[in-house]
Amino acid sequence: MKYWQFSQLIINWYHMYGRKNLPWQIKKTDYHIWISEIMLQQTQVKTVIPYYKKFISTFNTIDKLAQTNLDEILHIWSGLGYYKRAINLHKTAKIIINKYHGYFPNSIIDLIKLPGIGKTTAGAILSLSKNFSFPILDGNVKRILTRFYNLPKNFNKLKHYENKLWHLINMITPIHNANKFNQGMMDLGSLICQYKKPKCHICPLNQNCQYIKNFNNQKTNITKIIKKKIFFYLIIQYKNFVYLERRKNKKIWENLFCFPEFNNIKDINTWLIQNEIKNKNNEKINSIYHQLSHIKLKMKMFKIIIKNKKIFSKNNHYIWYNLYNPPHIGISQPIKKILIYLKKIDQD
DNA sequence: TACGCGTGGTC
DNA sequence: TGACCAAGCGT
Repeated sequence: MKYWQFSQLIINWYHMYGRKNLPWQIKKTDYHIWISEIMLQQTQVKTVIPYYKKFISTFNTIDKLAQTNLDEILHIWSGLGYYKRAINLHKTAKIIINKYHGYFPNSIIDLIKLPGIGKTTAGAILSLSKNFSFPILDGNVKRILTRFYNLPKNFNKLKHYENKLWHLINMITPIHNANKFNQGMMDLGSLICQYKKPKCHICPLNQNCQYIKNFNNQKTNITKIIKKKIFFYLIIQYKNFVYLERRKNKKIWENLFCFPEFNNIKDINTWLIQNEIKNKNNEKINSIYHQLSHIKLKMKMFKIIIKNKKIFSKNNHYIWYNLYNPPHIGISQPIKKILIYLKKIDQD
């Protein structure tokens, strides 16, 4: 099949069955498309929708986003994961305001230089909001191409494989209606050519698609090793407040707020001594578990009630978090779980 | 360049 | 029910 026939089939299909009413398809400005594309990275549409709506209603312009405190952004982002995206969002908003007068550049070279924007997101901004002819190579497109051309996944030369896909999609993407084509590919990938049980019988490409089910099912059974990790959290409560610190120089959840975190009980005791807190009035709390993709987290908690708010001089980035009137800061999902639990036992 | 980054959905 | 995936990017 010729490339133009491929793209025409997709565009025709899009007119009939494509999604046209997603929240970010109402006003397709570069700002709206950008926010949605960043949120949708490695995240499902269904998950994104409520976050997107809240985000846009809070930061209705890029100007407002650029002027906002990072904690406000992380507050809205809390629970969505990959928090670096929110931090890069803030950085890029400032660059767009200061360097580009509030609008995204039309040059893909310039777009890719912006924090958090790679080839795919840049292509999405240019095609979906401006209707320029640029390809997108996201998970949906990769899956369709891999099946259609029956490309073997060569794990040893992953880069080569990626380059091949970029080349193909570059050839297939039409000059006109690239917006409809790109949207159609993503819709087809998620609605028809999905990972499990693709609906080949209603796929517009099924006459020429080389996808064969069970081609030896070479699923290299790579059993992922799930590591187990234990974090010890020190919970210092004063009336309705608990003490949280901003995570700095951490690999995960950087800039979000968290209880003081330790590797063992001994380090907690050392910390308490250093900060002249008497280790009494401590309460036994059940451990809480949290599953990450590659780590099983066990969170052991050590709770201390204090009668006077103290300032722990070592860390400037701290906050007394009111359980009944939470401040606007970023909180990871496991810490959110703990906070909910603390509120519950506080009320009991 | 391969790996780390979060969370929820799906079976 | 644990394994795998979801509109990728930065390092």
